[in-house]
Amino acid sequence: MCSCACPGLTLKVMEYTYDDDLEEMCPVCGDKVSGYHYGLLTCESCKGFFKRTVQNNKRYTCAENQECKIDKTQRKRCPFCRFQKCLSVGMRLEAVRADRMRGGRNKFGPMYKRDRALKQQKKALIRSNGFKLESALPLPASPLQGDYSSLHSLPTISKGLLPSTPSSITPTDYEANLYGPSPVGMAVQTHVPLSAQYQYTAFSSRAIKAECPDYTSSNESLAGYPYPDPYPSASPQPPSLPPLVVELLRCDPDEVVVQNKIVAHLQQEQSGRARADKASTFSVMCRMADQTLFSIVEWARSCIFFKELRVGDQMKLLHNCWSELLVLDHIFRQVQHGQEDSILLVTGQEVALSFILSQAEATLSALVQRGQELAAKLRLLQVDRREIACLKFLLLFNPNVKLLEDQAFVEGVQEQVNGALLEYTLSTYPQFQEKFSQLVVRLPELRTLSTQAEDFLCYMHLSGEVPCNNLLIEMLHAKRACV
DNA sequence: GTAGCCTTGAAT
DNA sequence: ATTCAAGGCTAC
Repeated sequence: MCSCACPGLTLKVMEYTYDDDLEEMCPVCGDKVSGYHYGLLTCESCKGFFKRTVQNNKRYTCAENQECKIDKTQRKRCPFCRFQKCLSVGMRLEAVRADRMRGGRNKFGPMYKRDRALKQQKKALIRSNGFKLESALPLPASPLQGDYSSLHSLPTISKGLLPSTPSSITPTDYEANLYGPSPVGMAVQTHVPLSAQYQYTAFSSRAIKAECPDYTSSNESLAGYPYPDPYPSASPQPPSLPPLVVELLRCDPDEVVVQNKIVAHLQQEQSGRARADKASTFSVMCRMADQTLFSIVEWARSCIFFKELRVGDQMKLLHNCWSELLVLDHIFRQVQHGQEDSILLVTGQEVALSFILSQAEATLSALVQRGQELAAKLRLLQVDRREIACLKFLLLFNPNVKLLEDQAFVEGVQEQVNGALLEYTLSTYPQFQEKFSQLVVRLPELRTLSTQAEDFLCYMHLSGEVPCNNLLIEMLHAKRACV
């Protein structure tokens, strides 16, 4: 039985989820918000940009790696990435009117109203709850807004992590209840922010679709409404992302937020330690992996599809794939890092590969090297974050996991995500037809690697080298007990 | 092409 | 009558 002991997991992970705080900032570029536009609060310029792009059926390409940072000063530089970001933060194509009718209201009206109400509640909550925050918070860029990719800006390579790290980790969970029942406890079900986008209800073949606008009364609306493919030339924009891909991407937490959180946690652990008592490098790595695992579990729990599952199934799926997700996380970080001769840690620290290989014992060195090889392959494939988002779901929703209550659902998700990934790769990289299969064949390699890593961890654990109270170990036991 | 300001008009 | 998110206009 697998209903085994995972008390740490069940409790700790439920504590809170990230959330945006009161934003005055455009989620796309950080400029000042001018109102609700196309589904959410954005600035005037991104509103205009989104409108022009959709109305004129614009096609952009990215000169870089489709990961350009979009902020107020640089937003003009790469329209491709800007538009991607518009979509990924939730701007709605359907809100751009095909008939160009002016004025009036659309069906998003009530949604905006609800959102406003929620924001009010949130403010009230903070006012009543938050004295300790107000004084203590240097207010870092808020989690959701904080930009995408200033990954390399954090800690430098110093022994103890910096003292000056902006504490973007609020010790509270005041934001937790904003959009629904409190996440404390098992039954978290609703988290329906503005982005309650799509209705993935049934999994019958084509469950995923953009919702149809219901401009029922207006007669002009017959013109060309249902958006996806407005004008004669059907093919949408920067190869329009499959909605599911957009949705999966939206589940990804901001890297910087995760990084800050982990850094802060490790710092705290460190400071709680007697100063003579120096932790071994290996145990620091374990703690780091442990914290990463926490954020992965947290990610999963807030993910579309996953949160629909019963907790029992959630556990089974996570027990099955935690190490794979951890390894993938590590590997994709190396892909983005782009340096073959060093490793980028989740904390933002960079460690020379030669140093690791000289310090670590043979097994670990081999693992690290295999990780580097896999990273190199993925780099060669130019895997992007959307594809990684899909791969994570493919790992998580593994239909081979036994004794699931809702096997069919898991299979359905697997199938849908596979389809979305295929569609995405074909439309975004039409010159590279085999990209999908090239990506998917990496999964077994990844699994092998993660199994080896688990074995190694198990071995280290038995030798007493792994810190206790470790989620890694909990997962390890759970998995071995189940399978 | 961008972005600030203007006009429009259904919903309230 | 008022609101406010859509589209339009236009100097840059």
